Amino acid sequence: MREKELRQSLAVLTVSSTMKLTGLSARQLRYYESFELVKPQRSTGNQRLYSLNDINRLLEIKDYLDSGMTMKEVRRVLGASIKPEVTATTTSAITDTQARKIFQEDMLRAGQWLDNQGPNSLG
DNA sequence: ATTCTTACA
DNA sequence: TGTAAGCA
Repeated sequence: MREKELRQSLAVLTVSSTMKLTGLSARQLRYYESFELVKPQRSTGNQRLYSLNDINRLLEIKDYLDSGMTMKEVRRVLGASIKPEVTATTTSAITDTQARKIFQEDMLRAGQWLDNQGPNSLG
């Protein structure tokens, strides 16, 4: 199952998508990064690119933080499992640009769906 | 339009 | 944390 791990460590998610998937604000994403709780990839224009791995990590961070843990503590717990991101060069047919586009569309759809299901029209 | 960094509250 | 300004 090398493919799976490879793909989940592919950094293809934009801040916008990451916000919706994690429920965290852009401010928090950057703030956490300053504490090295997450280490998103950078692409053209110094744009942050998160991987599904980062999403899960952020979700856990959010959970720990909610448990009253400090970011320093969270780093102590998750820091050890921080592994270098794959740069998507050995992926196969699709290019990282292609993958990024596909993932973004899918994730964005998911985000919009959640948006329509949550707030209103819940009757 | 969207994100990035820096800085103030 | 949120928000504003100036830039890419």
